[in-house]
Amino acid sequence: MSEPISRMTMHNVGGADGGRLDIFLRKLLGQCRLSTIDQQHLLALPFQLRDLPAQASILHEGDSARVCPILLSGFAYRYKIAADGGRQIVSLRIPGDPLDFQSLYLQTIDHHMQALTPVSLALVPLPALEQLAEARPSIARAILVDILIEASIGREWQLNIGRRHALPRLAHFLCEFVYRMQLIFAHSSDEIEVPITQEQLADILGLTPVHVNRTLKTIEQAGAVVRKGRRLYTRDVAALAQLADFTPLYLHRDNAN
Amino acid sequence: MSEPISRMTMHNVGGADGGRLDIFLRKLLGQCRLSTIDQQHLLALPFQLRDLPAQASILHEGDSARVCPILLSGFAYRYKIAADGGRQIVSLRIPGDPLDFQSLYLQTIDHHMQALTPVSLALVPLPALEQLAEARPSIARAILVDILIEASIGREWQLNIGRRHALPRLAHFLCEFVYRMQLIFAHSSDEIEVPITQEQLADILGLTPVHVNRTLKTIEQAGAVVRKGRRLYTRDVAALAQLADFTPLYLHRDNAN
DNA sequence: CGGCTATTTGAGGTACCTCAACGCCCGTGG
DNA sequence: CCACGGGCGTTGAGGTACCTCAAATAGCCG
Repeated sequence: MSEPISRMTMHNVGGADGGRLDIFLRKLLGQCRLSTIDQQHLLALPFQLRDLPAQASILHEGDSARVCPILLSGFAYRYKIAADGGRQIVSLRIPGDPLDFQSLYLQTIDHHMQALTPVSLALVPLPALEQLAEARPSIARAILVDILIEASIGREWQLNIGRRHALPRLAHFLCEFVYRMQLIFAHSSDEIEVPITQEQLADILGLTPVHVNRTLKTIEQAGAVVRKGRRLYTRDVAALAQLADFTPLYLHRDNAN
Repeated sequence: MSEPISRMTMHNVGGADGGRLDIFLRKLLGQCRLSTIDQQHLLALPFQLRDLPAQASILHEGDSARVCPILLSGFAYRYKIAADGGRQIVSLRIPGDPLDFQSLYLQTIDHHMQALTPVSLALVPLPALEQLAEARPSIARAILVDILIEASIGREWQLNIGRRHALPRLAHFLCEFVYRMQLIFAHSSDEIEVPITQEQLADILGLTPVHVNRTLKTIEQAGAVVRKGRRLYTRDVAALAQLADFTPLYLHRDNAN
């Protein structure tokens, strides 16, 4: 486990390498319109680059944040822990996603966040982001839209966990994963690697690893998914969608238009 | 079922009776600071008063909103429906709560909303709210904070549904209900009526009504809750909290300071 | 090759579900 | 005021989806 982000010293801050934020900008543009000037401002944000290994802690419940991490590459997840030690992953973040807009407006972090894979983060100082949001209402709006879409996904997960059986539940998650990946990487292939262990899938879905394993086998037999060695790949998104009762309305992709 | 809100004609708009919005202001003040001027602006918002019976539809998935309903009295809930007809309630709103800030920023509503009890709503035209949020950043901030806290509650519900057994799950929800009610009504009694049927509780918790019934009996035997006739009352919040593994951090009550 | 971790499989258990019947509360109308 | 009806709550019995525990296998990294 590496040094907590909140205790890192900021240095080398500066927007000289704004090209790295490109994926972040693309992500926002997939959710709302931004003028050319807004885009330039976003790319000019100061940040410090930070690489972390898989499993590294990114946010800790109870802390106060000083920077807003943006996920340039790799995957991360929010999670909460119950008294009996049970873990629930409440949100999965993929490349381009901002990881903690919430701390712009709330004092205390109410959940944990961890790197799922090795990640690189752009750490944007909160004051810089605050000033930009205040100066440019359309950027404040873009922040809000991202917050709202993540919340909408959270509601769909509530439905998924509360009211779908293991098979459609797993298929629904995989389907959402493919949709979101296709949106940010702008490719249309059905075959995407899902870099998530079965234990982590279990914590996303409110199941046990053992049951995820058995359910995965069923989905593979249906041809919707393939496993090679330890790796999981989606294969047939239409089949997944049908198993899953999947409707992408809640991803709000229409909002970009 | 009454006429959908989206087709209602607006008339009698005007802030002459801003005192009705008092509870809404109190709600916001419990979540963030607002200057006297901000408060005056909020109370001066134009709105149309609208009373609806229990079960009335307030928001419909797929629609676009023209007004932002604010809950002056009564209770309402957001819900989603799975393909097999299963219903999951994803959010409970209590007096003072705004019901659809999301539509200020997203075009399409991704869930349904219904009155749990008879409700009275203040229907604020979206343009009025938009202008106010643009003119006064601190009010935009108050809106954001409310959105974020509801999202935080949603994450706690994910943990609740995914990783807690029926008894702590039910106790946790009841505990949260009492806390939130005490906050808006500023009373400290443990005894609060919970105006929610067992079927609705089941849809909040991802259980069946039958199992809610049996679990409720257990919680009553533990003395944490009382039932009189068809009505459910909380009795001992400390006992509930202990059954539930309840920590109120996620309600972000510290944010008002 | 050795050792760690993730996956896989089996067997048995249980928390919760399903179906069905019954009873009680409460609003309604006679 | 009582009779009626409908909805909600209650209880029982049986079923099942998922869990727990445990051990074996397989992939992966040094």
